[in-house]
Amino acid sequence: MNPVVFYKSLADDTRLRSLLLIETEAELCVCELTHALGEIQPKISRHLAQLKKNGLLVDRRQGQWVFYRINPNLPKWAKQVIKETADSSQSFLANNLTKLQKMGDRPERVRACC
Amino acid sequence: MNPVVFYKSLADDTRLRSLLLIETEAELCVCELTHALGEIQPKISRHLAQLKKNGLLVDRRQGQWVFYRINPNLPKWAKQVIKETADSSQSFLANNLTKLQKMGDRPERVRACC
DNA sequence: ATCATATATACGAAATTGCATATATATAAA
DNA sequence: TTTATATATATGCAATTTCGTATATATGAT
Repeated sequence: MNPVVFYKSLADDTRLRSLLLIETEAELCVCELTHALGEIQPKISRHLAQLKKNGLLVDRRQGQWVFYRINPNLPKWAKQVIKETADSSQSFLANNLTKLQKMGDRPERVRACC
Repeated sequence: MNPVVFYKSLADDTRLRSLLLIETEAELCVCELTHALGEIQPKISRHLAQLKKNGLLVDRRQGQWVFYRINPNLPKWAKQVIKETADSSQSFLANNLTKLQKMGDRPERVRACC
């Protein structure tokens, strides 16, 4: 993981909030992030695609939904940077987390296997 | 420290290398960074000014030289992110550190006080 | 005072990034 | 098969960022 590519990925409000919310919630789908951030869907999808292309996220499809989570194969330093930032950014994320909790009809998670 | 401002500061090759070299070496002046990165002086100065304006660096003048170091008042998470990245980026910085070591006539540090 | 070295900044041009809109694709339900 | 929901992507434009050059400022030496 090239550190410039990594930090360019975090250098945008929409991308950073999405990444930190995913870190906090383990897994989120596009519609949940759209709701939590109050942004239109193509904007969220575009930024998630960039985070995936740059190796920070992986996705899985479950029916109509696509769930994103942190790439488990990220180097340790990158994982720690994300975790450290998320742990210290609860005020930065407060509004987004509130909107997420108030969201109705969130899709149910089904385990990937077994 | 707004995390978006913080990560925008790291999202450029020149700025990230400068910051990580300063973290590694404790303190560096503009001419040392210019040498280590092989970039022209106005480019280095411009990026250091941005890192200072955004709160990541502080500077002190010593005669003709200006030395930059990590802002000691950064929040803990930001300091840890910088340290974690520097500790894991020695291959990313290898060429720059080599050039720095080969540089002749580096200015002597004088302690700030006492 | 003059000159040399180190650093900072202003400026317009070039490159990159982000955006909204429109549209395409994929899945599920009827 | 038609319709609805969720997501992805293409496109042209707007905004932001970065750059090289020129120049200004600050310090020290002569």
